[in-house]
Amino acid sequence: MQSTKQIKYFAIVDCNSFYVSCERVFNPSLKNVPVVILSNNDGCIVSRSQEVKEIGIPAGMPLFKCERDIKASNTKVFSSNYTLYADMSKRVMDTIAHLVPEIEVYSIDEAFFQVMGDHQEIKEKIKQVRETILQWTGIPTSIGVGKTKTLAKVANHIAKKEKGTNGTYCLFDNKQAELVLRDLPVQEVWGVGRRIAEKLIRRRITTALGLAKSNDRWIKEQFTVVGLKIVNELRGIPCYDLEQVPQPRKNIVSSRSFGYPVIEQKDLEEAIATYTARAAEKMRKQESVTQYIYIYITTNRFQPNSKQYYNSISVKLPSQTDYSPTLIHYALKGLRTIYKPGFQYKKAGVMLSFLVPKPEMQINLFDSYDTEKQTNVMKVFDRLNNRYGHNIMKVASEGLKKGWIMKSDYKSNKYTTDWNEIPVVS
DNA sequence: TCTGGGGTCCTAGGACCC
DNA sequence: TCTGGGGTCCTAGGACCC
Repeated sequence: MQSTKQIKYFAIVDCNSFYVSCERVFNPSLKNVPVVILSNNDGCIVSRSQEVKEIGIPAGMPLFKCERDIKASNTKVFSSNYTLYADMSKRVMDTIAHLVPEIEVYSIDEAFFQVMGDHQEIKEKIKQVRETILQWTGIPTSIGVGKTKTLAKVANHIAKKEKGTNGTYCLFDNKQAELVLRDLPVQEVWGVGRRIAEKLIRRRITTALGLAKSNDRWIKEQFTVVGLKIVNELRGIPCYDLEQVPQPRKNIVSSRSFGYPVIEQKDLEEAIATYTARAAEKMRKQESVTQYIYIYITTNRFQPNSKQYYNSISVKLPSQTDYSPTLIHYALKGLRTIYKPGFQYKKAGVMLSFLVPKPEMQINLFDSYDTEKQTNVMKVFDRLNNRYGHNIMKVASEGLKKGWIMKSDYKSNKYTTDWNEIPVVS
């Protein structure tokens, strides 16, 4: 019998408790014990091991609110170590890219790819991907397969939750999908957040299947074309393709909470200069320039009893640039117009927006700066920082003391990216 | 005492024009 | 007394994701 046209399926690889898994690779004593990773500034819990999930500590919980449970369960606590996680992520993605022809890196711990063939071949392929990642990087993953990205996500959810799946699950046909969607709470569907879930549940649409069978017109009215795409994806009609080439960012943000309340203008200036430098570096990396810089400062909104102040300003530069000193100059100018003394500032941020690719840069003929020279200066600057670690090269206004810098009290080593912190075998 | 950071997309509604 | 309507552009804000 002639085989029908082969269907292309989407697969998604999702690293299990990614940050926790990264720590475990280099610290085997963390295996099988409860572990959490904290957000920047040691504020919230952003990654939990399976043991912690079972204790019932929810994702995103502020550390101070669950300190008692953490102690009682003897949970190990770590600050975020993004240098390590980014490097491990790259290893995982390189491994996948080695095994499949096309890959879309979706986030630090997720990637989509496409698979074709008969069901058995597909099952074997994803099993191979999973095992190779584990072997080459030490990171456990779950892989889901479906006719659309959304169904692949659903399958991944099953692979993670159901015992006996060995970390992989495929939703090949609609009938099988129906059975699974019937048991899936609607808020678990990719793209259905809190607000949409509330609205749906009010209409007695509580499962993914219910959503898949909803009336198109009503969905579009309520949730726009975005909602309609979710519904169609659940029905097995692809609305999203694999995006292999990452699009350059249109905005780049750098912001941080402070480890301690900041009062002095000088300290805020240091912070804003530092964040601007960081954002500018990211911008140069994707070869864009900007003419707009947006900055904001805010007090601690979680302390309603102390005096609150929030302000922001968007500054237009005389011309497009990627030159850090110029960007910092205007960022600080903006800061001076919004800074008010007498407040305890908790957070500040910088956003470079309306980025355009550098080759499309409009040269301002009346601009007296020498752009080529500036470009070369920044190239050397970035190269040194890349090779010798960040903060080797800095613009003077970034300051050296940084008394405001965020908390990071439980940090592990940069095992894979710093010779001084490489693991030692004894 | 202690609550993260970095993105995207979509639309309603105002401003403005003819 | 009668007081249009359609199109476009822009932006703020809402919703989502990891």
